[in-house]
Amino acid sequence: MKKGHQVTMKEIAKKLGVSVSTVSRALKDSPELHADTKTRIVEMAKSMNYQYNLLAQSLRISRSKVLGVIVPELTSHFFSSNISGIQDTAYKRGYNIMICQSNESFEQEKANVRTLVSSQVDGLLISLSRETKSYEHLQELYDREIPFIMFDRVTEEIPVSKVTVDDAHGAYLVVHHLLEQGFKKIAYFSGPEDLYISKKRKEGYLEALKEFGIPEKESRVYITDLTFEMNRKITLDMLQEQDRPDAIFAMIDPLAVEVMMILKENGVRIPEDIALAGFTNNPTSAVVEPSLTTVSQPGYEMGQLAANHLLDQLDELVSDDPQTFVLLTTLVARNSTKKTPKS
Amino acid sequence: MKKGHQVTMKEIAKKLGVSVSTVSRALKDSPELHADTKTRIVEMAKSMNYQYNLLAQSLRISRSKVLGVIVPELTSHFFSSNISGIQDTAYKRGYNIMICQSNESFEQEKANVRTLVSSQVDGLLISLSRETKSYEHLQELYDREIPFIMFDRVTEEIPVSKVTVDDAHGAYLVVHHLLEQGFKKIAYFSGPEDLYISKKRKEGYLEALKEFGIPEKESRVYITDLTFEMNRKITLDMLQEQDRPDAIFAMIDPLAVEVMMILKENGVRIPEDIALAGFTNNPTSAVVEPSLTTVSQPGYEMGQLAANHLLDQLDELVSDDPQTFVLLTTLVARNSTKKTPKS
DNA sequence: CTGTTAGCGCGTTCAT
DNA sequence: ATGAACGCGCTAACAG
Repeated sequence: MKKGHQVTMKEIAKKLGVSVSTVSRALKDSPELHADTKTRIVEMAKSMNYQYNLLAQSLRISRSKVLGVIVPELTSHFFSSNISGIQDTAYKRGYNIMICQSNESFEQEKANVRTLVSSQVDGLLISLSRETKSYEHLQELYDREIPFIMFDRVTEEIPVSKVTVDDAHGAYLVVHHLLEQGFKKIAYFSGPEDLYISKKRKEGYLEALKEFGIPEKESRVYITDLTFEMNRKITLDMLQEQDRPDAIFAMIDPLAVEVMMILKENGVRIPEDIALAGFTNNPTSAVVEPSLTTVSQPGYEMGQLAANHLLDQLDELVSDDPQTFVLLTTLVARNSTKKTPKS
Repeated sequence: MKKGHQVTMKEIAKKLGVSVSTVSRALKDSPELHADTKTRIVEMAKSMNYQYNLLAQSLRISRSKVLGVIVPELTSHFFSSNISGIQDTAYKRGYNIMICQSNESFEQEKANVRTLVSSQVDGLLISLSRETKSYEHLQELYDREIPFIMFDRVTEEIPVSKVTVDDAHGAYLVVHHLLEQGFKKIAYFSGPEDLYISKKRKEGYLEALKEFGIPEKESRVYITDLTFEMNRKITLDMLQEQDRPDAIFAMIDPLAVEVMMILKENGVRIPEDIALAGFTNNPTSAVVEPSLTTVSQPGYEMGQLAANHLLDQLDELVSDDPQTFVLLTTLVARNSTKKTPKS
């Protein structure tokens, strides 16, 4: 399909017998212009359906007014909330966003960085893939002074601003809640150990245990790669144990929901036999039976904050010193952790 | 933050004492070039961290290699699946995507179209907002020969390609299933009547009824504006009826899930007292209790198809004649519509 | 083999 | 009050 020709200032100028710069001035309402010519030009532009060419503008001023966004996946509710916050904020401040998904692949993430930089985005908002364990691509951005910040899936290796939630505290909250309800043997179902959130949430888990006098060596950590098969395996294995846990804190809601299904299949009552809690507060968690206790992460607000901070840096409203924003998480106590009278 | 300076061909040229065009030729591996100069240039480019400027390229060739995408909202699972399909496809074919959300607002949608056009996107993929009832903004795109196609939320007023699912057939499938299970008095909980999908799904509903000998005048259609309050109201009103329905087909899953909650609160057993089905197959629907019968829409595939078709048009691999693609939906029968032995 | 010229659409000089 | 010239980064056409 041949793209329909776009009217340019040049054509308007020609039609009216004026110069291009006059048209330019008229269109941006410059004061030093005869009112007549101005109206003539503006009207002609309207009648010719003239549309400003942002690309040319970008080239001229070396600023594209576009932010690049890289997320591991677009379909997770949490990331799409982030993006929604970023998009709304960027839009309000006159920016567009270009979106890539790494699909949790390191190579893809590097490629995404390249194409966004090539596209001359003014800054990037990045949430790292699960595979990302080395950071040369980010270091390069840093060295080349291309503004970017990280959100949610961050690394401390690069000194740029970050926006995260208080993972450790959130985990602490939920485990504390379990202990307070009277559960004693709390398991932590963790994702891969090298994941930032796996570590952080474990910290909170251990801290809550400690507060209730349970030493780390009595902690019960189960590791899964988050595949369905392995989730199932660790759950069933756990059920076989002699001294099995009476409560499970699963690192993320989708894991918790899978565990819930498996427990129910096996006739385990929740919370009577085993209590269960997650993290993220996905929409799903409110509607499962029993409703799932979890920790609410403000995804949309994270996106807003991240975008606003990056734009503030770009507009030099704040200094470039890296800042770390930690958003509060809140406990959402539901039925899956309700202590029943007896037991 | 001042953006770090990007190295240009000009600088490489200067440093090496050659002309810019020579650099250009070397970098795109032109054959008519002395091997030596080529290597010298390529190496210098690498050492200087040269990065190609896509923006300049775009201006030159009047093609940005960017697709614009407008969706009503980013956080719905269905739309984020669409976007995921679009993004993956575009990326594979060397395009980036710029995303806007209309937030279901007509004004916002018009504004989105403007900014994307201004940004010189090569084409647009649009899913209409709920509010959109007039189509001048699309007509203008059409008149100006800016390639675009519509997906999911489409209108037949504009002769461009469209990608939809077979709404009527999907509704037919699920209502047919209900009737086959032995339910007799099937209600249709519909969104606003002027919505395309409200109409289409009603068609399928009526067709299934007809097939089982139920005339249209005995149909039971309840209209809601999809707010929580109104959903609640129509559900409670329905429960008061003398001759109340024994099954409900809700236009979309989120509505179905809300209705499920309300029914359960009121002691109505599902499916024993009233069966319930939805449409979309959101992740949530699989995990509610009872699991929700619904119709599966291939969101990711829709995105892929839409993007591929638009790019095919842009690359002139297919003609510009508008085509309508209708993707198949499939019934996902679950427990919420299981006919119990007795009753 | 390589350099010069010109132009993509725009806006900012600097003239007039 | 308006026009001409220049440059943003890049490449195709034309010269040599």
